[in-house]
Amino acid sequence: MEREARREQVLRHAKRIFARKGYHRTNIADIIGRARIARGTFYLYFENKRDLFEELLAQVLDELRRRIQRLRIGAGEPDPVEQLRANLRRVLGLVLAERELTDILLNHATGFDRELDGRVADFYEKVIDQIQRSLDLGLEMNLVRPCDTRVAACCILGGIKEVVLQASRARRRDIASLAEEILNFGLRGVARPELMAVVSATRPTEGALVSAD
Amino acid sequence: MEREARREQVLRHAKRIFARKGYHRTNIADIIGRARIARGTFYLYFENKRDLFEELLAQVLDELRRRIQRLRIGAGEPDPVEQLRANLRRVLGLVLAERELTDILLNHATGFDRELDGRVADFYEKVIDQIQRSLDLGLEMNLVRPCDTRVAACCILGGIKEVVLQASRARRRDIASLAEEILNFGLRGVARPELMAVVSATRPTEGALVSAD
Amino acid sequence: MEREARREQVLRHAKRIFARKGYHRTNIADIIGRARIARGTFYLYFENKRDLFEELLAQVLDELRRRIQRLRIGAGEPDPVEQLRANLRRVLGLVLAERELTDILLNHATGFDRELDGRVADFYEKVIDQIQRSLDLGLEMNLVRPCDTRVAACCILGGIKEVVLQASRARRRDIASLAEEILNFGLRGVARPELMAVVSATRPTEGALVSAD
Amino acid sequence: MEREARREQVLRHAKRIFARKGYHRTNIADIIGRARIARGTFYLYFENKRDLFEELLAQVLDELRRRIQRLRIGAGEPDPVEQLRANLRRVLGLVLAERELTDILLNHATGFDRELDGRVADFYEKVIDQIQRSLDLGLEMNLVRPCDTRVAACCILGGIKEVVLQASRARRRDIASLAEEILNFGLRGVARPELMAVVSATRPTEGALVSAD
DNA sequence: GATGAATGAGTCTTCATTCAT
DNA sequence: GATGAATGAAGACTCATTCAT
Repeated sequence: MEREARREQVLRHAKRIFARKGYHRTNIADIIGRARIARGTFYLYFENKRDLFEELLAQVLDELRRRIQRLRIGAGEPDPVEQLRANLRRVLGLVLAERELTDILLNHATGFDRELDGRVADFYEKVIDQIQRSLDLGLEMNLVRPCDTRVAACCILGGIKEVVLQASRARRRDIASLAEEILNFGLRGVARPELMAVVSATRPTEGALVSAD
Repeated sequence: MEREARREQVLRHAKRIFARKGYHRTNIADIIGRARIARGTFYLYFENKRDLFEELLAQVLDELRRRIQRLRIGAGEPDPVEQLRANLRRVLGLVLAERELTDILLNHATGFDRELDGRVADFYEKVIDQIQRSLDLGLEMNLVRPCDTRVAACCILGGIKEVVLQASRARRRDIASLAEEILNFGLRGVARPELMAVVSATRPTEGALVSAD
Repeated sequence: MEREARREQVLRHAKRIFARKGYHRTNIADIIGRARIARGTFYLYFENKRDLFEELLAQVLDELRRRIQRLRIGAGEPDPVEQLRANLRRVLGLVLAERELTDILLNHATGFDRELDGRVADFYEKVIDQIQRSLDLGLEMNLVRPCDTRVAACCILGGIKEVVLQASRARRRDIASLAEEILNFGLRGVARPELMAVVSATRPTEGALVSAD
Repeated sequence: MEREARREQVLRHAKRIFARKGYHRTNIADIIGRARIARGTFYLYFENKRDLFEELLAQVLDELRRRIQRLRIGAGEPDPVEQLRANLRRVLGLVLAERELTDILLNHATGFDRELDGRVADFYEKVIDQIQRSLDLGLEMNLVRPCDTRVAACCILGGIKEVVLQASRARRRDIASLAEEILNFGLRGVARPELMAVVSATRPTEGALVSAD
């Protein structure tokens, strides 16, 4: 476990540098300089720069996957909107707390390697798929207006990404209100208009919120 | 003009390669090989690799700026929704026609250089500003529901970016329907619900379309 | 051909260094320092250090193969002993003239790479095979005494190698006499004793010699 | 003595690896992995990698020196040919039993270090000197035909080396017959032809053999 | 004594850029 | 203007050796 701790430590430093300079402009010297380890030590813990980055990327994607929970519909389950809200808050919570991760994922996680590029693309595609399935379900349940649910799903994901990007830049930390705005925008974007009055009425109960961390 | 033509030709080749492999994985050998010019010749036309990319990026951004027209409100101006639709179609038209540009802008135009990164960020920020100003105006005119117009603007831009990204990947070319979906989603996201019935009724008149090129 | 000349030049310098320091202790810096070319230039002409060495090795082996001619037996062909003498002189001629090659082949051409090691081993094995076949023929013709021709072939090749090694060290250049001594030793080693009186009588006629270069 | 045993054990493992991969391709990790000791422990027993190899080399050379006994001529001494035969068998016995040693000595013991290279060269030179002195003596005694005894000595040593090399590769273990073939070849190579009839008659008496270990 | 994590000098290799022809 | 051979700075990676525990 000692070993894991060391790795983690290097990863933490590397994360910061990758975020600041991007993958390509970051070199091993930067990383070992910041982590205060010798060149050889780096290679004791990571196969190479790519390997390190890969792990970092996996960490973010895994954590994001963990925070994006599938909508559960049925008796005894929380209100779907509440579930969406919780997902959104959890994601914003992670991503605004760890600005480095956001930067890496939204600004730098592209253009090194067909494989890593693909891994990110896959992640987003999976998320879009998930959103789309929810929309399709909503369509069946007559909650969602008729539309190209694929495109709508893209609009939703894209919106979240851009908000995160800009909020991260502006160092906004008001997760709850950001989530609310996105939710409002997204729901209205897809919901049958006649239903929106109801939703607008539902102000989130603070007690019902899933903690964002 | 001979010189300009030569440059343009190299740019065209380079664009394709940058799109496929990204900035860092593309090397001068790739470019001159494809453009069938000698190594030294390259430097006759471009200061360096970065300069070439910068120009390419400028081209895209300029063309996009040209296609995104400020909303004109007043007597004799077309319906604002129609103007939005036209903007959207022009942008989608460019970006789906030139997949290379999309790839460069959305996948590779990030992470080399604080300056170029900044230039892209600036572009998007300007677009967001512009959207936000429109929303603010709409708010005054009581067309837009009360909301954080900054966040809403982000949602709109982000949605467009993501749709473009996914549509480009899926090789969708149905610009009109994509534009309609985005428009519908975005308008509903921000409009006062009671207005949406009206908009839904407004099917775009083909004759009203601004050509996408 | 310009290119070939440059390669050849680098090869010449590298040969000298490899001979002096061996493959492993020689680094690219040594080679480019001696050849007075830049680091990058080296890689313009050779894929890497191994590639360069491989070529050098191929040169020696090819030249040796060229100088070792198969014994031709039949009417109108020179006396077999004369042919052996000529082969031997040609080999000694090369190998004592180019001390670097000798050193590389006998002292350093081993222990880098299973493949290159194998290439040298193959060469020697082929030579042994060739000698053995000659001996087998001699056996049939009743010129060679009954013996394990494989072992005898090894003795002959080994003898030549060791003479070359020592002669090269002692900077002996008396190719003709060295060849004569080896020939005498080898022939007696395998010939039916009763035939040796005849051979001893055959002093090589200078005019009959194949030039050693 | 505990210490000596440990050393010896590491040497044994290292010998095998050096034989297989050669000096340069063998790294400390290989050795300690095989010997199942820690990295630091290695340096408790050996100054460094070179030191270990040096010792291994010294072992082989010492053992060979022990097995090559000076010819004793005089009343009460065994027949000189018998002494040669015994020497040869002892050497072949060692070298074919321990293929690793052969490989190290004939294939890898060259090309790292001027000093170690020199040590091997010295060994061979001493052997050649010794053979040459015997030949010179034989010349005086009119047993050896007039020849360049230096070259003849090289031929003899070289022959032995090559036979060992090839026999080791072919995994031949028939020491007695190999020795006989070499002996026959070598003796005929240098003996006055008229004497060879006698030698040919002398079949080795099994009882006269010196054990090969 | 034993351990194995840490070290950093040493090398190879790439590639954007220059410059003599 | 065009060429492409030459350049060398930059950076990745290895591995023998050390040293704190």
